[in-house]
Amino acid sequence: MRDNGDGGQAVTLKDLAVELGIHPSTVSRVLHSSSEIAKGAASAATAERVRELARKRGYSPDPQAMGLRTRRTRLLGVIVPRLSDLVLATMYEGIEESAAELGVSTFVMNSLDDPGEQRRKIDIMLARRVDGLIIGDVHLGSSLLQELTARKVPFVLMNRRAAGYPSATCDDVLGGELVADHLWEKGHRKVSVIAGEPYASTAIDRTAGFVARWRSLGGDIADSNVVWSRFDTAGGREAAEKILMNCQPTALFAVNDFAAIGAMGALRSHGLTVGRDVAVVGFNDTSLAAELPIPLSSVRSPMLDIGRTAVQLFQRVLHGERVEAVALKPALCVRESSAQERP
Amino acid sequence: MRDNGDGGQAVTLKDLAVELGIHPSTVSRVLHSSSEIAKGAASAATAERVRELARKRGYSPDPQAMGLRTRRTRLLGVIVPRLSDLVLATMYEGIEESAAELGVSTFVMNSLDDPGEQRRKIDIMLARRVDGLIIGDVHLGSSLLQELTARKVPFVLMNRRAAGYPSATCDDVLGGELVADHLWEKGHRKVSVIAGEPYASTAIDRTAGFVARWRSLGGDIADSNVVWSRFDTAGGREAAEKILMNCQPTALFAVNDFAAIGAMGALRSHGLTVGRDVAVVGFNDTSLAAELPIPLSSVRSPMLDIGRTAVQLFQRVLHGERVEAVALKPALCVRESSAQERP
DNA sequence: CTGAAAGCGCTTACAG
DNA sequence: CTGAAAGCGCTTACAG
Repeated sequence: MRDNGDGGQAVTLKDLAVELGIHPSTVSRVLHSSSEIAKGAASAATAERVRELARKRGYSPDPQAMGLRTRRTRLLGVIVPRLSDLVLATMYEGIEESAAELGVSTFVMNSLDDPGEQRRKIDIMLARRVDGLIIGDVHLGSSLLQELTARKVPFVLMNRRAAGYPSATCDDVLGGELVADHLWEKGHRKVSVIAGEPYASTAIDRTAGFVARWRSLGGDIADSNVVWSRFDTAGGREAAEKILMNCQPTALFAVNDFAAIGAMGALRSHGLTVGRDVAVVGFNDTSLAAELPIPLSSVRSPMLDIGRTAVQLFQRVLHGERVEAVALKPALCVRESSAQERP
Repeated sequence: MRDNGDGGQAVTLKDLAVELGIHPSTVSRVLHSSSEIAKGAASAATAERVRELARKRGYSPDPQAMGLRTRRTRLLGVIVPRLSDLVLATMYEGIEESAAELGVSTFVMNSLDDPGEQRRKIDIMLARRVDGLIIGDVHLGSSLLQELTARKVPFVLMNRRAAGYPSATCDDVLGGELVADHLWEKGHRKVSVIAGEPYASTAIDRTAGFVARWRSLGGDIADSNVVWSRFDTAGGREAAEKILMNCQPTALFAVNDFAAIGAMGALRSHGLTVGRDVAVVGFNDTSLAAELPIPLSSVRSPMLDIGRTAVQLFQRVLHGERVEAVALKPALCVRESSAQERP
């Protein structure tokens, strides 16, 4: 931990100036001229003395004052459905890492996927004067993004995308296709999808990718075999129950690992053995998937990279660049829950 | 979302003053006098006009400017091992909720339980001029807390405690005792503990509570039956392997649900059925425990409340009060993994 | 009851 | 190359 000399007040620009017998503005200029060469800011000698003392005193500029002057806070607001969702927490780790490298600090808030809460949290962040937002919980068809654009708030989307806006996501369509290919190859012909929340692009794209590929392979899948659900374990369980009431598929694709785990529980309750009687594939490859009693096949999405990418994109948006949507490639991890060949 | 009139600059105190034809300081005074009565700040009439216009224009004070003037940022730094740990993420939800009510914004950062990273993240937060810290990753025997005290940085501990410092934690000793009582009653006599990281008070207290109670019940437990481990699934698996090489206990207490899940995997690999051959109990009752194929018994710790309490304690520390350690009561949830009576 | 001034810690044209 | 001034948006004694 850096010690700034005494245990109390931080040292200011003026303190340094006084000690050096020069004007504060000179100190400021030096500290801002890029590293070694103090081009035009001060003489090489002065610059050296300033930097030396700043280091010695552990000077760190007051962000409040800087922000007030420059109207840039280097604060970034991040809004997610909830941080206790492993997927979002991991993306946030990527954000934190990238932002820290840029000297940007991040606020995260949970919206619980509630539209009112989304607006409330965004208001709090704007009241804090963040330079912009990373939005991880956008709902399809919401007018929120248009409003933000009208208010000239810089932002990028993460995790979920929306047409026409910059975003960092997993290539969810591709993810769904990978699962379709895999199950088809294993010989499955009767499949169902636990599709997630219909307001989330992740759910829609994964499902659409799967269904389209399945049909192009010559497979058959009725709309009634696609069941929308919550993303959590309980949601997955309920969806699986609903599916089992209609028919008994040989394979289940859940667009989220937690939903998949819930589905596994339901199958077990029906006396079915996952991997033998029914194959199950999840999505995200959260750290748990591989560690379950019956290890879960899952599409690995590059969560950390999605977070990092969101920060990079945001910087470009802030600089006024035109930024498009970035979709990072996923990969399928096959495990016991779906490894078995269908006779 | 509140709209502040135009899509660009926020409205300032001066804007309001100009529009009302009064001095900015009067506006400021009114806006600070507690709600209805503007005692001494301005006439009732003026106060009313000010508040009315402030509302109409969607005025929100600039926190940068306020912070600069008052030397209080209403920013709170939170440091956790990692947010992708469900336990810490949930505590953070409690923090966010309580802090928002107080108009305080929070930064969270991950230290990954690395001492160097802890200091680095704390430095970043102090450079941001947070009013203080909530520390969720304190290591026993670290000198960090003494240094922070010397620097007069207000802070409270959360999740893990340290003697002599204010903290909000689960009553981990009690949690361990509850497990000992439960396993003893079920007729177990040969037990092992997957104890977690020895630098974390959570691990130490849960283990100590269990062992002390076990012995006071007349039970026998050798030190070699207490295996320290990482908190994650892989750590639990390794610890269980180590235990099974020595002996075969009839029950396993893991101080963390993830470690418990890893242990369940190891037992399964050895052909043992959890709940029938070996009982397993975890800690924290994360949302997964109840949803596992074999539902996991676990000590429910009040994670949300721990987060909320940490914020309350912090406020009191900030006001200069003397604050002690608060330990919230846990409760044991018995499930299939340990429900069976030992013959 | 209200105004006027000073100042929090910084940056940034503008002179010289 | 360096100084001096103005100002970002607020608060807070101090007058009157």
